[in-house]
Amino acid sequence: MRARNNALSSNRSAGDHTPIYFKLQMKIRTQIESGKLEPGEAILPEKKLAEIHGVSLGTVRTAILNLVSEGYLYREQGKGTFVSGNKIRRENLKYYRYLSDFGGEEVELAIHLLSLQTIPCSEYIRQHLNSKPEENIYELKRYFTVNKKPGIYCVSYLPCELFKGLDEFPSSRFERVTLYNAIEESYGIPTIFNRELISVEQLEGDVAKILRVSPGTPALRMEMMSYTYKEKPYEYRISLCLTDTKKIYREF
Amino acid sequence: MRARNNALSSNRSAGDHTPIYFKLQMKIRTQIESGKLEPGEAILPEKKLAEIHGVSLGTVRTAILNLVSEGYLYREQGKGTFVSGNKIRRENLKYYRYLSDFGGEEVELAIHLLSLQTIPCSEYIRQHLNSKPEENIYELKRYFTVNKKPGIYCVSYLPCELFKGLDEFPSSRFERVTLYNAIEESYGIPTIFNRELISVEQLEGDVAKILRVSPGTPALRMEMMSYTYKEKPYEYRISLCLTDTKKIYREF
DNA sequence: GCTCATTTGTTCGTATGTATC
DNA sequence: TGATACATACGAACAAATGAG
Repeated sequence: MRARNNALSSNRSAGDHTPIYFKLQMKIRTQIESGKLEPGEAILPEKKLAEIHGVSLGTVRTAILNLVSEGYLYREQGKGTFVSGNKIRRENLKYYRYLSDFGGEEVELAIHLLSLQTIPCSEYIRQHLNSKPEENIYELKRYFTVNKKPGIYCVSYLPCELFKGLDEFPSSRFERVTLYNAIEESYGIPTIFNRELISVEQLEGDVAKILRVSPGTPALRMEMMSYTYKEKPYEYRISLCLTDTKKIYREF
Repeated sequence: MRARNNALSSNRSAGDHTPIYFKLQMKIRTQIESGKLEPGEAILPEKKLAEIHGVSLGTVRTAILNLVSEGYLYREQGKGTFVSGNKIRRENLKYYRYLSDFGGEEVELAIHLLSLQTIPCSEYIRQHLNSKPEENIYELKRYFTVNKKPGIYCVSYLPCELFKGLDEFPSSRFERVTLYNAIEESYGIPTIFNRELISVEQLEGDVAKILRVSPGTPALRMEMMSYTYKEKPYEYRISLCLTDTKKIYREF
């Protein structure tokens, strides 16, 4: 005999018309978001979930398949169903690239660390990151070389509470992998969506020096907010890009 | 007795391990792409499809649900399953907007037609639109005012064969609706995906005059390719945007 | 290399609920 | 009110991939 009238299938008669598969879906999603289920970890097999919750295999399947299409899970036949990290999600998400034209050649991008420090952040940045006044912020400055020549200057703001110990990483780490990979590997924070503002800015002072152009050179300015579960912002980034030879490419 | 061993379920024994739902999915997709099924039109109900193809309801359901998540179809309970036009697809797709900051106020955008003519197009544009030398191209020039002030200059290239009679539209039409809406309403061409290149350009000549800035003013240059079914390009567009007060906003 | 248990993938069938016209 | 169509849920069977022994 299987268990009936449990948390998922109860209340159906009492006017609760939420589908069972949806309740299960949300239950698993919450476990992932709370960190109870970690990226890479296998969830219970369909059969077990069906037994435990006292529902049919098909219902479990619907819940899981929905979470797969939302990017929370991925499945491998014969192996199991696993919690997605960024790597999986990112297959759907379109990266930026740096090209000279549609279908142009790929360039060699290299990352260079300029500085990483904890700062008492401004009200403006605090508002963007939705953080409290007493919370500190990491300020990460980097620049990217494009075919050995400086092309992008980039400042990221990250809440300290989300990225504890980020400043203890060896600096080489920031130059070997993208920030997204570092964030995924070390903190398991997946990117759900981004918002961006694009404009044109004339470079001045240090930025112009680092990118080796004369002051007043116009550049592409991209402000980007990255959000994880529950619309929580985890990064505010400002990138300044030279686009005289290469352009920013994206698909969507 | 239902029909068995038909086009979909045959060949299973002969080493064809393509799932039945996938064959049906492709069959419907082809009908949409070929125009046999038009946007807005209802497809046959699940039950009929199951009968006709001699498969179970669940199999039909899988095929349809996949096409829904791919954007080809949308469903309405109690009404039916319909072929998507742009409007439906676009609910998922993120539009560009023009804002002063994240969460800033919406602006008033107005479209103004500058010219629409058939041109013997250059090799460069022909390559982008994947068109043959003998095919003509429409060149559509417009500019957008942002809160009454000129902000965006925009040139679109569209293959004449895809948009027959575009030049016979009243010019007011191009000023009332977006190009996407006009294209959808009149030609039923859905946008599957876009590619873009972003860079910075200094405005000169006519463009500077139309946007009422002095020559040499830096502006955002966005080149965009729009593709419909089977990766067929249907528009190549170059937009030049002033971003001194407002910025280009997008979610993804 | 083979067998076997496990797990997901596909397909079938059926029943009932809910929305639309 | 009834007919139609999609939505949810159940159960069952077999196929295909994986990994352990």
